[in-house]
Amino acid sequence: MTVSRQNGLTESQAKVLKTVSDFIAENGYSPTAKEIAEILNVTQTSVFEQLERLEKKRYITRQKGAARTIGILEHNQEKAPKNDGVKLVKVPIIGTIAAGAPIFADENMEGEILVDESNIGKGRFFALRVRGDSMINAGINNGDLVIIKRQPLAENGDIIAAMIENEATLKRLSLSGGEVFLLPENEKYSPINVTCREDFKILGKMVTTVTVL
Amino acid sequence: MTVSRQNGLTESQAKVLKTVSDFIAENGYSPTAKEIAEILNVTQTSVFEQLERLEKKRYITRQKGAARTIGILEHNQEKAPKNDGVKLVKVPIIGTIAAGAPIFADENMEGEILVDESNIGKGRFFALRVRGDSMINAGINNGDLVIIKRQPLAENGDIIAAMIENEATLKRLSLSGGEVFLLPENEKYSPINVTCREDFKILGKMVTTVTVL
DNA sequence: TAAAAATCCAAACATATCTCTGCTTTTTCA
DNA sequence: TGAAAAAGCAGAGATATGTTTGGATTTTTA
Repeated sequence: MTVSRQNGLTESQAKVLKTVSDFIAENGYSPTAKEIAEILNVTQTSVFEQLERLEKKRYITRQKGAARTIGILEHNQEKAPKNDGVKLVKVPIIGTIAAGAPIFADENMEGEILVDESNIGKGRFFALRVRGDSMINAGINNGDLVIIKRQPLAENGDIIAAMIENEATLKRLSLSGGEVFLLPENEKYSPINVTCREDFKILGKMVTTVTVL
Repeated sequence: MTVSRQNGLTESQAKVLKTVSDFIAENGYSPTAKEIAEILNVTQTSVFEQLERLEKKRYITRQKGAARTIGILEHNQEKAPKNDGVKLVKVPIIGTIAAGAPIFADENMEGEILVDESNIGKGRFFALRVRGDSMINAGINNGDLVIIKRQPLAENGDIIAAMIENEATLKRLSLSGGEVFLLPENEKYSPINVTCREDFKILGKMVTTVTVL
């Protein structure tokens, strides 16, 4: 097979770089060589070598001997895709929120939706269909699709998808004075205090909604 | 001594949180417990306990067993200082750039300058006096002060302070196709190719200049 | 003021993680 | 086509790093 190059990188190097980049976008910290190796199904040693090459070519930085210190140097890569200014990204629709637990497996996909990347930025996304009216004051109605960026962290005021009591729910996050609340955007419902709930987990942050007619 | 609380955190907890936050702002990845311990002059174990508390109070997130995976959850902390909308930050002036190596020690400080935080954001900063005319086209003149945010990474097009041949220099960074150049902003001077220079190191990124009369 | 919580420590422990060695196979390119 | 570069592997070494244990001391709070 011919190894094609892009931006001075070989296919394999580009794959490692993209894996690192995606991982950081999703988790907020860099992957270990082993984690990259598992994702790409190669050995840790092999990844280590690729990282060395990427560092030599100045696509990344690392700290010798320190874990998870890969930093990505932004080249003038494939920014501005030049087609017609719009880059569409496929986002899988994986379930209904405020109903049972959505499952992050491809076989459970309801379908896909195309979203303009400029609306959502980089990262890994999924879409959920909203059931109920608990977020009606935020302009999110029954039947809408919400696009969620997978991330384990969110900020005060973000609308997030979260698991609680094994259910997925869409709420506004409120952090103050060490207390954590999930706020519905509808007076009919009450805030949920999740400060000390072990079963609470943030799935991601809502980045946009798509109203389906 | 009385332990005062802010935002539901004890003084000691707040100190650890701030250390983590500063570290991430400066390095782009989170510190280890040991690194925090060294900065605060306590033991690793002690820091570990503080991190547990901060996690319980949901000020941070961590991944069990994994290195450098602290993430900061932004509370509605001391944002908006409410005095008169302007928050001034002290930035040390630590030398002259394009002259000998500037030294990052307090005893070598020339002085301090106050900068509005809204102009420079969060992070750790220092200021350098510019000598020479190599960046004249970027509006940076002989004698100006440049405010540099300490960071080991920079993006294509950023104006950076960097060490090369044991000298500090201010140049525009150019990354393309695996090649790295430092570009002066003055036709009189030539780009420097630093692609394979071991002695090249980014000190930080210029965030603003202050013209001194 | 006594119990509870917070802070701190030294010393291990367990393992996550980076790095090295030596070797094979595939791809590139002069 | 033959040497060089790239990609890959298994296995081990070295250490960085999270975690546990068992305390001591101080501060907070009911």
